[in-house]
Amino acid sequence: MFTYRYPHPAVTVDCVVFGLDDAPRPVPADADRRDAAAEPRRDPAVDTRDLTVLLIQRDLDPYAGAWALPGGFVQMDEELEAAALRELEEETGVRDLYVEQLGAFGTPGRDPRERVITIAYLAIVNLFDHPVTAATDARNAGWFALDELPRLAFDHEQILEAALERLRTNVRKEPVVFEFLPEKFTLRQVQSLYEAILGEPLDKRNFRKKLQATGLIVPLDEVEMDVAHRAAQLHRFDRERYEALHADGYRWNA
Amino acid sequence: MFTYRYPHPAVTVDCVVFGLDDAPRPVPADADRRDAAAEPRRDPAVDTRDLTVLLIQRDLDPYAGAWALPGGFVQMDEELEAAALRELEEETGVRDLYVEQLGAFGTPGRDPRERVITIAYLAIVNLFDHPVTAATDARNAGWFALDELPRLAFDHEQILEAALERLRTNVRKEPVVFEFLPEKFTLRQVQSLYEAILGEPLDKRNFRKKLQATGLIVPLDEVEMDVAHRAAQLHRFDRERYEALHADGYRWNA
DNA sequence: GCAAAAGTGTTTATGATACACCCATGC
DNA sequence: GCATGGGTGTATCATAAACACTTTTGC
Repeated sequence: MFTYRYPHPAVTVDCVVFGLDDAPRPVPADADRRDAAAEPRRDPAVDTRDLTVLLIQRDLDPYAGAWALPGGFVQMDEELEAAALRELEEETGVRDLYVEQLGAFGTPGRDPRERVITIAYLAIVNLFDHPVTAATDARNAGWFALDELPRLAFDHEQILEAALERLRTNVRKEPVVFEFLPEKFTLRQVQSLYEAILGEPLDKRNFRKKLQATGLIVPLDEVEMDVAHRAAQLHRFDRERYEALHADGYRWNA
Repeated sequence: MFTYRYPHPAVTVDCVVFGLDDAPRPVPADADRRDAAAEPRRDPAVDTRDLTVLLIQRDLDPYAGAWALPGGFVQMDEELEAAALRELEEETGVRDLYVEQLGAFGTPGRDPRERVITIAYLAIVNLFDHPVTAATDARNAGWFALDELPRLAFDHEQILEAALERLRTNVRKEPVVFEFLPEKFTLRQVQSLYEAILGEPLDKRNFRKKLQATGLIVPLDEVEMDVAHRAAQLHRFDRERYEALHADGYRWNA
């Protein structure tokens, strides 16, 4: 037991982990599909690969059975960010990812047990180079597309909303998209990802022009494979050069 | 005494309060003035009114006598932001200000007493409409120009640095400058403030053109008074209109 | 009359947008 | 041969940047 002269809140960390699912997702047991008649088809011009979020299913009360952001209590001797990474790996097996702090959420009553203040992190995992489906205990962790989210425990819907908003602003001023993508990617993959994050279609020629104008997207002598059409040129992001320019005040802008 | 099954960190809030001092500040007892010979004069083209930060002098250990950001412990039943505002008013008398959350700082050892995680807030106080010198206990609170800061307690220098960086990015995409200024202001005041925050000179004509192009800066039928030169037109910021536009996706951009 | 800051337009350069067709490949 | 996505350039428009002189006022 630990005693203090004044009351102390509990402190947790929670991670909003975004990923890009490339493989077709299994169709969920659609609990509440909104009027399928009114919206019968997805726009075929937009790539159907979706932004997804990693959730875990709680097995303890409160909210037993509900889906929630991965997270847990901060230990007394660890950095906040380290706590977030530790909890994430413990609960989902996911590691090696981009993280940034999102903010603190601490409204009294957000956890029915006691006063809990959580520090939320925004994370991005590269599902191409570090596939996690194997490491993840499939029974209680899962990837959900943003338009097929279940109800979440605690105030996690609010946190997720804030993370998404942050992701949208970040994507315009930092090259975070490459955190989602494999080392070798096609320009179309980049564009689809921007469109998925921003939720709006972009002009193909202008987009490619702008990307190439940065000088940071270097074409490789390779093309994609196993596609039923003309294969696209592969590119890589010149991270070293970006870091150097960034240190000199260069700003990514897309 | 309060007892828990697991150890709990303490949680505090700290405020980085920015202000714009209009009146000439008293010259500080310059402890470590860096080579006054090399930099003998301030650039006369840049307005000397300075961005300042509100600090308190600690009278308890740790860091007794050192200057620190105003802040304190979060109570168990209050919102984080409410705690920040409460502590700020208790310690400095300052109220009625703009606040936004900056982030959580929780490196183990940042407080020598126990594990303390602090949620930092960025605040801006309008020293024209709400002068605080009277309310502030002058013995242990004071305003410091950014280039004349004392050493700060804990990791508060780091927090202040983060706040300043945040202020600089905010000022470009939200009309926060008007939080500093009186209800009626001159365009030159706005420009000087931008220059003070961004640390770079701006072109007068382009700046005014851009401000006026927003349609949110409305000229009044009044001019400033008691100046030893031609009096400038006063303006006000049309906040209502800004809020309405903002809700429709309009972005401030300066 | 002079010092000090207010006020005012035009030109140029740069970046953003809009837009449509042919090409390569797998089936 | 056809379906599918890959790849390419130009003209227009809007925004940003550079730049210097006259006006008003207090002293």
